[in-house]
Amino acid sequence: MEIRIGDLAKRSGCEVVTIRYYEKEGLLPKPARSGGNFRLYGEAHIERLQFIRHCRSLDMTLSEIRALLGLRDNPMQDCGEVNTLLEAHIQQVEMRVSALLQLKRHLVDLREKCSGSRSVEACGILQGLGNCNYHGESATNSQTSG
Amino acid sequence: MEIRIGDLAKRSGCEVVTIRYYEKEGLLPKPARSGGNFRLYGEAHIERLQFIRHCRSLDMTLSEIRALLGLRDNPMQDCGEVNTLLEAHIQQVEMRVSALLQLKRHLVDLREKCSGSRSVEACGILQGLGNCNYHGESATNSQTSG
DNA sequence: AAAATCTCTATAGTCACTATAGAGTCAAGT
DNA sequence: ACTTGACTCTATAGTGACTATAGAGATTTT
Ligand SMILES: [Zn+2]
Ligand SMILES: [Zn+2]
Ligand SMILES: [Zn+2]
Ligand SMILES: [Zn+2]
Repeated sequence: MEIRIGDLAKRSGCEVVTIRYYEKEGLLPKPARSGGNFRLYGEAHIERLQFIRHCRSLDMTLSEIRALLGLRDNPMQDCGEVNTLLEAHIQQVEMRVSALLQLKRHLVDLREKCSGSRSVEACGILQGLGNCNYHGESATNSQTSG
Repeated sequence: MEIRIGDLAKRSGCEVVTIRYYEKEGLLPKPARSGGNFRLYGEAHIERLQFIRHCRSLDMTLSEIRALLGLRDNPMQDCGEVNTLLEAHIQQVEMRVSALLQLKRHLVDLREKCSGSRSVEACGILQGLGNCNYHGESATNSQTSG
């Protein structure tokens, strides 16, 4: 049972170019080729790609996924590392959520400052964006990548 | 009162290169130059950059900020657009938060599946990442950029 | 005068893709 | 046999908001 890249894309819900990208990044092994140089995939590829896409839907980076795949490829190891990685990822998600919630409180607070349709000059939102009392001193950023 | 780019960076809590980047992107106007071709900034630049950094700390994109600056530069307009933009941004943040919370439930659920130190092969986490019962059919992605 | 610090421009890299160009392959219809 | 269309191939550039680097020039400190 050999399928081409387009079918694999349909089965895994990801784009053809993305599959080629994963191959280039070493997440998917290089598949066999047809006479006309088309990639030919089998069951193992399908399953591996679904694993990758599932991890991606959980916001894992390709580097995290690479680590998980590496563990999966050596089934005799202790699974402690899997737990460690998952735990670290959960914490990252938690941190991002609390950062976003804090930021949202700030935004909602700003929204209150405009009491209706006035001139931009007098708008409390723009003023609030200019000089803010939320942060201790000046507006330094506390940005984390999403 | 004219300061150089390094001082502006300190005052605004952002990197020198970032200031030059904002200039290239048209968010900051081109400043005057010294005899030795150094950028010289005044009060208006400082305030504008603080505005930008504040917006960035609220996760606004440069394109959103550009729009706000455009409004700010025409103070006679009605401020309705400011409200619209802020509202849309709040909704984006809310969507991102709920997506992350759902994803976190999924991750926590996965964490339960490993009952301790075993072989990778038998680990419930890796198995759970392979075939999942969370999603209706197969693991399609529901990604939003963060 | 020399050394250290700051600034300049230009270019490439990050991440996980997305988009495009131009050529080759294959199955179906005429 | 020929054309059409759908699919695939490689290679390259673009996205967003920066970060990192190289090599040169300006200014300040010692
Ligand atoms: Zn207003
Ligand atoms: Zn603030
Ligand atoms: Zn386990
Ligand atoms: Zn799942």
